[in-house]
Amino acid sequence: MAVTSSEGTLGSRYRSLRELVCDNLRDRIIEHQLAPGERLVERDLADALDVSRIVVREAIHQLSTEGLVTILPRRGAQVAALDPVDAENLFEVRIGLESMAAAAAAERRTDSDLARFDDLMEQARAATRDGEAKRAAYLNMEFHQAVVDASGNPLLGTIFRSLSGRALQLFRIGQDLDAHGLHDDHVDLVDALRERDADRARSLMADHIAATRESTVERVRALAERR
Amino acid sequence: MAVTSSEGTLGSRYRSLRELVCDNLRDRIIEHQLAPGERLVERDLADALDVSRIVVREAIHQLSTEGLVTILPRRGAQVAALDPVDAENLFEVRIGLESMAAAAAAERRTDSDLARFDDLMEQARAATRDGEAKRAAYLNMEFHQAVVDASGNPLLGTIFRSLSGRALQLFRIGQDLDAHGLHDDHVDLVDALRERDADRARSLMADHIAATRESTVERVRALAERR
DNA sequence: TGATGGTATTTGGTATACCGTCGATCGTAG
DNA sequence: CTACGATCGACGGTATACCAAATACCATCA
Repeated sequence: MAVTSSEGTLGSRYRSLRELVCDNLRDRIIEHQLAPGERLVERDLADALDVSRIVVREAIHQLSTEGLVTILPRRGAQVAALDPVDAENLFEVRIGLESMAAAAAAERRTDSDLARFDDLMEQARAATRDGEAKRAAYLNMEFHQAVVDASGNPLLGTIFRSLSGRALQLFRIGQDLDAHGLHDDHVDLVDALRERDADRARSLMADHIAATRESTVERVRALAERR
Repeated sequence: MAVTSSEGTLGSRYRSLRELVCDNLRDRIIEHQLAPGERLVERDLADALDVSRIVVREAIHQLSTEGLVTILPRRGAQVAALDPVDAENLFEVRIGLESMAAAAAAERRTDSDLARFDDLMEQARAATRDGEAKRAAYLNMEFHQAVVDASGNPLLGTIFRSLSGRALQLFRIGQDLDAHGLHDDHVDLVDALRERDADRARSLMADHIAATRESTVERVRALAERR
């Protein structure tokens, strides 16, 4: 079982089987290949992925802490439902968390952070231009992750990471949200970060997330009612 | 193996072995019976607790997501170190998260929330008076949890819960911090919540946590240097 | 003294089996 | 035809045993 990622960083970039399975399931949930509400049967997944039940179990538990999977005691796991209220709550938390992170990042960001922001923005713009909606969504989320990481508080990064799966699942519902407005927001935000303007970074981040909230929650609501 | 808790809530309040082991380890880590840096050997714990290795494994992974345990790939797990910087980061996140929650709670709290706040405050005061430092610490944390829960955003509650173990571990280092000042802060906060004053609740919460931060981080630093 | 090689320990992962619970189905009684 | 109850199968929760790989420790040798 080859686990050799092309990542050339020192030492072998080891990922445990659990993480690999976790990534696999997460990706399929985000892409709605595993539909909300769908049951995740340990034995079936273990057979399909050719790993042991234990590994699948651990992956499912991990995903449940990310909110992508709901576990009903003694009855198994299912893909988390797409509930408009949950979506609202997620955005509320993101606004609080990320605007705090943006303010901190404005004060603590390094020049290489700035370079990373620019790089991710440019890649996202290219992906949007080329109609690669999935790649664009992931890159935009990576941009947010980069800003949070630049806050200098690793705990913030960890928490955000555990939320980003759910956020991506929401973004990947319909087609692309207004990717251009998104890009412009990011440009402004990076400008504030570059000038170390903490207050502006904070409010830009809050407004930016609030803006995407509206359309996203609306689409979740539409999907929920169509059912 | 009797798992019948006396909890009379509808349906049996089922706790899996994994959760029981998790609780056991968490408690011992918080109380420093398992010292920071101490190795957690799966087989030993499994034997000691009379459960299988699998269960211990899952519990350890769970605790690592709470930050109470550090996992080194292929080398096992150890109780998380007490690092002053980590402590700072934890408090920074708590300030952001809980002041946001306090503001929301001011707007959404119910009367029964208020009753619960009063109850927990009173119990904590009694515990402090009786010199039950451990009980007081847990009750104070439960008070914070109650405020976060009253925000009406379950996601905030989940995130806070995953942080509270680490926070308790920090609080249980030396002796009691200034429990009376703590109590007074809580009284003021509840007053703001009662009057639905979101801004006051937010800033009171932020100040309150910032106040406990100083002394706590200081003690962690002292402990780290003594080593 | 320092490098080297071997050995013991421990994790990561697998296979397998058992039990208890839950949900669904089906049959029977009213 | 509905309602209730017994049965059964599916699946999660747990235990045990085992293997492979990697680390840490220790002893030996140059």
